[in-house]
Amino acid sequence: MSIAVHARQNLLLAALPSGDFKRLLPHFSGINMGLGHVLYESGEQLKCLYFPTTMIASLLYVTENGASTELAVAGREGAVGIALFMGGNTTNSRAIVQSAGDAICLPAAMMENEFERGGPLQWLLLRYTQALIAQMTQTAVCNRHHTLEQQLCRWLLISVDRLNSNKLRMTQQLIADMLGVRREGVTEAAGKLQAAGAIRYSRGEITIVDRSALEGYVCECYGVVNKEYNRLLHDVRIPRERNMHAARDV
Amino acid sequence: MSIAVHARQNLLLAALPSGDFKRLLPHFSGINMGLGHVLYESGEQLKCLYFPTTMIASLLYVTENGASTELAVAGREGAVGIALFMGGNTTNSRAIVQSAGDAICLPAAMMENEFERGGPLQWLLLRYTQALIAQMTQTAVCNRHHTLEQQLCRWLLISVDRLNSNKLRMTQQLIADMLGVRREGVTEAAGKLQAAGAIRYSRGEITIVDRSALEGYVCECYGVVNKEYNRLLHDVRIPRERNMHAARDV
DNA sequence: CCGCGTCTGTACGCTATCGCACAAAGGGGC
DNA sequence: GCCCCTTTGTGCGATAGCGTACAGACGCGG
Repeated sequence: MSIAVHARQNLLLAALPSGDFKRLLPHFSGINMGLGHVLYESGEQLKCLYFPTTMIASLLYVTENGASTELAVAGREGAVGIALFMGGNTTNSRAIVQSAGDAICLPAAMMENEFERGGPLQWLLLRYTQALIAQMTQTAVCNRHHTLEQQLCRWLLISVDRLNSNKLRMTQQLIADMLGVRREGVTEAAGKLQAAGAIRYSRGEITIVDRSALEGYVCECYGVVNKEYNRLLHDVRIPRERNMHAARDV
Repeated sequence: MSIAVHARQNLLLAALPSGDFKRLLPHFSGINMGLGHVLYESGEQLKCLYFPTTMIASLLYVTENGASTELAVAGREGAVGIALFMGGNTTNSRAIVQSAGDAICLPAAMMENEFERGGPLQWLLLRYTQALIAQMTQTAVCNRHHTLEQQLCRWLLISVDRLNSNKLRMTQQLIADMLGVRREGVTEAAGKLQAAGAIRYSRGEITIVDRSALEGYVCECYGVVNKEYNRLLHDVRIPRERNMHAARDV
């Protein structure tokens, strides 16, 4: 697959007018990353902005005593490393690969140049950032008010939404680390969901067998975030008249 | 007090080079807002960007069943209504006045124009947004892992940091709503802090009598966010050589 | 200075989650 | 086919925070 075709699998890049896309194209490189690969570490200077195509990344915060919390998830609808264009160049969080796959990497210098043009890429990235903020704040709300089972449903739905498959490769221990809860808690909640026929899993592979059942158990947070993503990004292919034109061909 | 002097009390506006500041000045209006005043409602089109000077605002999310969660606090170090320049024009959250005082209001149209120039204001606002994201994500972490007492300490410290006084006008019920916990829980935690000699309060007025004691009880979240604010905004007065010069006089 | 509304304190049972300990079940490598 | 390591299941007691109920304390308005 050509890198151009590969890059267009990312929804933000797919929304770029062809002029902008062509200008960036020579600077793209495709990379494949396995589960657990660290995209960037807390406090580390970011080297490039990642545009996931088939992989999913998880943004995590790890406390002093080693407990972790997932802040947000990013897949092909977005980008990883927003601190690059927000001006901070680094964050407190860590980004790791939650589901193995490919991504496009755009080096920091090139990205900053393009961002400062003030054109479509800037506009897309800022909108995406607002959507990401919505996801992060909803994580805060969910952590405060909702049960482990609800949060597990949310997590599962968010994850499968970013995959083509209905199977997740993920042990309960890893899920627990993401949610910042005990592994046993996940076992229990997952057991209920399995008993209810919503999911099925065995040794690191979870299958969503009844998606609508999950949607029945999930808290409002899932829907709220989804709605916000749709509102902010549904028109990424038909952006502001002013300076953007939809263009898929390259 | 002239509006120029008033506006410079906000740290972001204070960091603007005088050329940019002068261009914006005619569009500023000062407003005074009492406790509980709603700056914007969830889903509402924002009309202007607020730059608090003496007031403090609280960003809240309210769930379907009425439970609330504070996502972040903004005072004179920042701005309220970031969705305006991020491209969404509205958010899921609500912003209310947590401590009465003044703010500068910059109408949406003018703000967008200025932002799209790509100059100092854009740069400042994006950096501030990243700091705000750090605060929001730390709220998520704190909600997950830390005790009510730690969170109360964090909340108190964050609040007094944004005031000149060591007194907060705030009932325990309101604090409970902010933190998204029971009022009784706040009573209990506050009781402990009072017994420890850290705070004193009576009927809606809390006095921080021993700040360092509070800092002893607070979780890491407070320090982490503070550090990030300092890193991202300490140099707001000595910004990028490229296009900004420090200028306080007007 | 009396009364009522607001604010704060306290008590008790309940539930979700934690922390820990250990058992059972797969599955890959030899 | 057997072994061992990873993954999942289960069963405790402990605890933080919830829901509810009610009592005391303060202070403002009449």
